[in-house]
Amino acid sequence: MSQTPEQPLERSVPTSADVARLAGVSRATVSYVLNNTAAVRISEPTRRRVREAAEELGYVPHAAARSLRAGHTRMVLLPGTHIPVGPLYSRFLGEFQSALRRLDYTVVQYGGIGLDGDEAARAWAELRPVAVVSLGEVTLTPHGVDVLKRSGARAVITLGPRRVEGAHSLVMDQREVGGCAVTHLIGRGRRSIGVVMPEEHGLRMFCEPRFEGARNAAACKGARIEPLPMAYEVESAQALAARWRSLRLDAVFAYNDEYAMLLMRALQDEGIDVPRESAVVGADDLLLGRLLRPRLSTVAIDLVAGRRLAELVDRVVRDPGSEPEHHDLMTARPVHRESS
Amino acid sequence: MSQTPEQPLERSVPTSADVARLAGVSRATVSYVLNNTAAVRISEPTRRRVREAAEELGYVPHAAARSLRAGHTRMVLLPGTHIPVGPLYSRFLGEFQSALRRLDYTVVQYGGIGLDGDEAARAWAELRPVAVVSLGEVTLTPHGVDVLKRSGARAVITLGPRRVEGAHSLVMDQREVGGCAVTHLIGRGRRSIGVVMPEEHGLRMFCEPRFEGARNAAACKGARIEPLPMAYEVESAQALAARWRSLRLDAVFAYNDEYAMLLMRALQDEGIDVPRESAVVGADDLLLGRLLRPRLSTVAIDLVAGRRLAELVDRVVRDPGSEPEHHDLMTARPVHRESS
DNA sequence: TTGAAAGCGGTACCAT
DNA sequence: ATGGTACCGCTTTCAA
Repeated sequence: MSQTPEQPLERSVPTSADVARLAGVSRATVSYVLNNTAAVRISEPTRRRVREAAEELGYVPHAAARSLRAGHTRMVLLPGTHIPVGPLYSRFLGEFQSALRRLDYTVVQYGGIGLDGDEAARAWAELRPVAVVSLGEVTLTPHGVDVLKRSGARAVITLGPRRVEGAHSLVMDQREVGGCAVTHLIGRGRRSIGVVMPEEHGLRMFCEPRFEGARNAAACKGARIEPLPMAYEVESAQALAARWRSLRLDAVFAYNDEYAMLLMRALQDEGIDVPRESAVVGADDLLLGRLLRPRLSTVAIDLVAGRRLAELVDRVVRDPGSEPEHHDLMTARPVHRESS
Repeated sequence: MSQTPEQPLERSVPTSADVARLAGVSRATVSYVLNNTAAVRISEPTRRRVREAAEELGYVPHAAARSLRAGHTRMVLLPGTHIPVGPLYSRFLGEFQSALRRLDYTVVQYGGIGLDGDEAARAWAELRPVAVVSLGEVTLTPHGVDVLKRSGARAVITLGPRRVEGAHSLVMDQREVGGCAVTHLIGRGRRSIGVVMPEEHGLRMFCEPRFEGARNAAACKGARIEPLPMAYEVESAQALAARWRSLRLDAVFAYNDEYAMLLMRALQDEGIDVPRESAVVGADDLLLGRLLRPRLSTVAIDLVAGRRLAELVDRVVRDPGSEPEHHDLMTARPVHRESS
């Protein structure tokens, strides 16, 4: 029932010149009116004519042309984060983006999957963002940072396991998580501690530092650490549980709560008493962990508020000369329940 | 220990003109060399000089200038999806994006939070994307679709609960999920069925259609349906469980597996036998549901492959004249375990 | 093989 | 109060 007459397929997109023509004014006037330029007075009748013309043509300004002319953008680039990293991190990211928008930035996620660090940096630089906040999916090198800065980025901020030369680094040290879990277990009298290493590819960035932290903490206190490869599948957990007693472990840090729940169920099915025979600790403090019996001990992770990170971005954009800062983004804290 | 001399803060970004100057050639030549333009022969020594000059200056082309000149982009806009919608949907999204990149599109996520449908469409149109794939966070109106098309978008595709006039709509009908769950419960002999309605704000888009589907299915078969508001918190589930017997329900569809796990635990703690006294069904077929006792019945959701959606985008971009299509994106299928 | 120049769509300075 | 116009960075036709 659509009445729309078939329109010529390549109807060209209206420009400010079209609006000017239709309103019978110059392009300059169109620009003044549509941007409410304060420095210039335009009569009310003219304003109306311009606005009506724009409306009628369905005029939408061309962002690329505008920023080309302006010589800068308000774009904050978030190299795409598509790691499924749990509700905590999602909430943080959401907060961060809203806060940036309130500060009048345009947030754009642009993935760099399949590119190495420096290629990705180049691709990002082509967009001339005013700031780049790299969340660690692609590792930025000092050279990459330099490329971005030379292309006009006033703030380059990395969130990741370690500092990056030249950038403001928000250190999110996953080692703390592993350290925290193992310290807790040792405090509960455990001495032979397994550490689950997820076999899923995308998790390496998280699980390796967690393991390293666990190893370091154990080394301090003379405990034994055993890496335990395991996939997020029932069968994999069962296979691990089946050889559990031969491993002679009295505790396990299971990478996170989901792996912990999976492994704990498999251990129980194998007749292994948790926590008596083996303690289990997860991480992330998921709600679901509290529903298990025994209730799952975990490592709670507190992230800085997204708003604070947005403010840092804004401050650095306004004053790029300020010394790079290196904050801790994250703190870890053991939560003792019943499984340890 | 950084040797970098303090550089002038506003060192201007190198342009192709700078490269040309340094290499002693014209800007045209620079363009030819750096783009490997086939239609023109440039001598090898010249090529080398140009490349070296570009390298030395850290030249990165300006994407906005390029697309302004070209008159079009290869940008596919994904209005930002930051609803934490579970691993299924994340995987689908990841697949989709990689597939688009393989087809040589630039995928950009650009949020429209806090804008209404038409404002958002305008904001997106400013970027002149060649395609927009709206994943339903912001509801596109027919007018919004028109704005996008008039600004040059060759494909406008919506994924959501219903078709949108003028766009290619991939219908992802959450009603199926509710219908599937309730039909399953009725088939198991249940007649008074509660439907959990999450109180979390961002979930309304999903839970309302699921409820509607449940209601319709129940109406067909003469079963009773009761909406049950509940937050994703232990206390909320406990409160609901405490008044459970007064509700006189013999089954509950708990929105998804997470809410189901939460509620099932609360019911059990209240001494209510699952499934004898009340059956419980979730949705999403999470791995964790299989670990509970009784094992959680659920509704498995199959999404179309991301690659297929990417191919649709590409096809529509190449031939925008083709009739809008309206596919089903999703199918739901009951998985009977022990809780129902 | 290379260069000169036009033009993409806006913005803002300088005239009028 | 408005118009003319130069310019942002890049590509591409045409001429040399």
